[in-house]
Order: sequence, then C-alpha cells, then structure tokens
Amino acid sequence: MPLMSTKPFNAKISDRIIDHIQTQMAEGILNAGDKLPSERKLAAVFNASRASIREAIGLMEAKGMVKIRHGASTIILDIFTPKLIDPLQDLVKTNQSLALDVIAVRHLLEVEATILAAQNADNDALKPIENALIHLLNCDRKNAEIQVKADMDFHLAIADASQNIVLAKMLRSMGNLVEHEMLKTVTVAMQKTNGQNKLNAQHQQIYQAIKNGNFQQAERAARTHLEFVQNYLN
Amino acid sequence: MPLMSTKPFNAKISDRIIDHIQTQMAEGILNAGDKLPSERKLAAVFNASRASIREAIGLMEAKGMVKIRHGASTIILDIFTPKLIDPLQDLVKTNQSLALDVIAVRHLLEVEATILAAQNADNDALKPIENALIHLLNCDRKNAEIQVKADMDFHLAIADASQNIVLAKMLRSMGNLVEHEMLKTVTVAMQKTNGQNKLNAQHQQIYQAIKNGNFQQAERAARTHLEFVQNYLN
DNA sequence: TCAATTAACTGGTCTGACCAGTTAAGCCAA
DNA sequence: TTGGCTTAACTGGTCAGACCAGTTAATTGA
Repeated sequence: MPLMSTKPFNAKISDRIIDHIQTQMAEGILNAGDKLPSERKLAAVFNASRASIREAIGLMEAKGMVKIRHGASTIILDIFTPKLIDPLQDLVKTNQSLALDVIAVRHLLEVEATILAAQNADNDALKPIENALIHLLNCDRKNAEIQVKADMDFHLAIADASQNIVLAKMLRSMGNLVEHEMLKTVTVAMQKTNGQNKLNAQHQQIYQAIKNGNFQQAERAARTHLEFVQNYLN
Repeated sequence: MPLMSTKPFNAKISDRIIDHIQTQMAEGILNAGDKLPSERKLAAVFNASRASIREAIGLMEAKGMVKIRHGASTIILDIFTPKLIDPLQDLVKTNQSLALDVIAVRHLLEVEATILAAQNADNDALKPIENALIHLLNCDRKNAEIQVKADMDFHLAIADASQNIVLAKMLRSMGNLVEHEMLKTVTVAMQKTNGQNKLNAQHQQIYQAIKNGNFQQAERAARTHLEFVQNYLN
C-alpha cells in the first residue's frame, strides 16, 4: 500500500519534495547507499525549479538523511537515524567563548550542588553517589567516552542529592551541552602523568566530604576539582 | 572581544552565513524576537546571492533558530529557553514548593552576575544599570507591578554587564518563572515601615560596588539584598 | 473618524547562465 | 597489453534578475 503524502497543497515545494522522497525511502524504493538523481533530473521529475530541489536536498542533508558530494552526487544515508538538530548544542560547539560561559555557570551550580548535598544527603541519597564513584574508579581508563559518562553520572548523583530539583535539572541539561569539553578534559587527563589518578582522588575527596556532612570541606573539594579541570581546557 | 569564525574560507557560503549569524546570537548582538534583515539586504551585506542567503536561512529554520514568515520577515527564536528553562516551567506550574528551588538557584546566579559585573563592566555596560536604578528609585511606589518590572530590569542590566551571555539569558528566563514571588516581595515591602527605603538603599549599594569595580563589596551587597528579600518570602 | 485602497515592503519560485569539483571513457606511449 | 594522461560529460555551487504571493503601514476617501 503506497504511503499517503501528508503535506497540504499550499506547502512549500521543498517540503513536498522532502515528503515525497521520504516516502520513497520508507517504501524501499530508495535505499541507504543509493544515489539520488541529479538536481536537474529531479527538477524535471518534480516539475519544479532546480532552486526548489536544492532547497529540499539541503534540508535533507541538515537532517542527516543524505550526504551531498560536490561534483559527485548525493547519496542516501541510513534512514533510521535521523539527526536531532539541537541549535543550542550547535552554537556551543562552534562558539568557544559561549562554551566557556556555559562551563562557568555549570561550575557555579556544581559547587552549590556539592554544598547542598553535604548538608542534605541522607543514606538513601548517598548510595547513588557511592555507586557512581565506584563505577567511575573502575571504568575503562582507555575509553574517554565511557569515562565522560561515568564522570557525568557521579556529578549528577550529587546534584540529585542536593535535593534542589531545579539545580539537578539544570545541571542535567547543561551536561549534555558541554559533553564535548568534558571529552577534551578526560583526553588531556589520559595523556598527562597521573592525570587520571589526580581526578580520581578529587572525586573521592568530594564524596568523603559529602558523606561527612561537612559542607565547607565539600565546597573546597568541589572548587579544587573544578579549577583543576578548568586548567585542562586551556 | 569579538568571536572568531570557525569556518574555513572554502566552506559553503551558506555555512559561513549561518556561522556569522550564530555568532551574533551568541554575542547578544542578535536576540530572540529580533527581526533578521531581509534576504535582499543580507545578500548585499554578505556580498552573496539571495539564493545562498535563502539556503542559510532555510537551514537555520530547520534547526529551529529562526521563524520564516512569508510576506512579513524572519524573526530570531530563543534557543536558550527551550533547553534550559522550559522543563522547569512545567515543574513549577504543578509544584508550588519548587518555586523555592528556582529562587535559590536564581539567587546563586544573581550573586555571580553581580560579582562578574563588578569585574567586567566598562562604562558602556554601566550606563544601562544606572538608568535602571534611576528608574527604579523614581517609579510609582504604589504600583507593585511597575516596581517588579523596574526591579527586574535593574537586575537584568547587571546580568548583561556580567558579560556571561548564558548567565544573562538564564536569569532573564528564570525571572519570568518567579514573577509571582517577586510581586509578593514588593507587596510585603510596601506594607512594612521603611521596607522600600531599605530595598532602594541595597540597590544603590550594589550599583556603587559595581561602579567601583570592587567585586568583594559587590558580592556582599548582593548577598545582603537577596537575604533581605528572602525573609519577605517566608 | 474610520474603513478601504494602495505602495512598498517581505518571502517563494523560476530561469538560465557560469563556476568548480568528479568520474570515466578514450587515447597514447612505454 | 598496460599504465598514465587528457578531456568531455557529468555532478553540485553560485549568481543575477525576473515575477508571484503574502504582509504591513501609510494614504486616501467617504
């Protein structure tokens, strides 16, 4: 059964073309790896101008549906992994100074979360932090991405323990934004002598301070850790 | 300090244009709600064809950065709020006690903004703070809503002067979230003897500290003010 | 004063031209 | 025959200029 087009007649031509090609992909007429017909041919087929076709193809590339190759032709990519376009993520990735702004705010919230965790964490809240720490200490030291994830989990567990839900939410959102920078930090740490050991020691001190319920100690430990990390970014 | 473009010279023109406009967004030159210049004007400015400009704008719309309106013009959307603030909107709506969490975070950011403003504000950045302060001191003492708006403007001017764009955007968005609480504060202050005078004195101290470039004094003044306000909420 | 009419914008589409990479067929020399 | 070179015929990238189609705001007329 052929799929129905969902676009109204007054939709932009490029949208209608995208819709059509998407439908053909879904029906298996076009498959991953196939070449898309040239812009001029598509223009003839769709009875539209090359400009409109180009617009449609450009949007499809932005969505990760196709790959345009100047001089060669446009090929269809894996249909099932449409790229989520997060403009903020994009912006942070391409704007170094904005990334630094995000990190500055994140560090501020991180310190506060650690203080609050030391003040508020009961045994129930402590457990996830401990688990995250153990996981962080034991995870594959050669794999930066796994370490970033473990590191993030540790800090998010602390954020949860702060019992300020807003704080935790914001740290979660910002964490995704600066994954790229965290990766850089871990990579640098992997190269330096003792880099990872120092990071681990800092994590343990933060955990201890929270466990002791000593918020001043916790603040110091958090600041020390974040300043250390900051240095790796420069 | 102007941001550097990250695109190589041989990049597609549309990519370079997107990069440029993104940078202006990141720098706060272009803000949510602003109109983008018309395609024809942009083509002239970038010395590119309208086709290339259209491609760039089309991609930006796909990313959710702008909204194209046929016949009217293209406006810039807020890409910070959806990711960082919108999730909170629902939370606060359904859970009143969360407002206190929001306020706690907001105060944290407020103090940091004041410190940064004292460190970074040049004369250009100082002027809006001064204007907001004058307006705040002279506005109708009987009208709580007007005072809330003036109060907000004063603090947002400080946020802008911090030169941390993320901090400023977050404070702006969070301000809307806790308008109700600010109204309560001002209403209480209006009832108390000297309540408004004290608030005004605190605002002046904050401004003085920033003007002096004394960040320690600024931090003290901000903390004093926020603790004072906090008391009115209980 | 207010409503209808324009004029001057805005974005949407088309055409046809030329530039810039890629590919593969065809050729020639070793 | 085989290897490398040339080149023609593709591909996408960019441009200029035209016209259509909505929107907005100033102008005009009742």
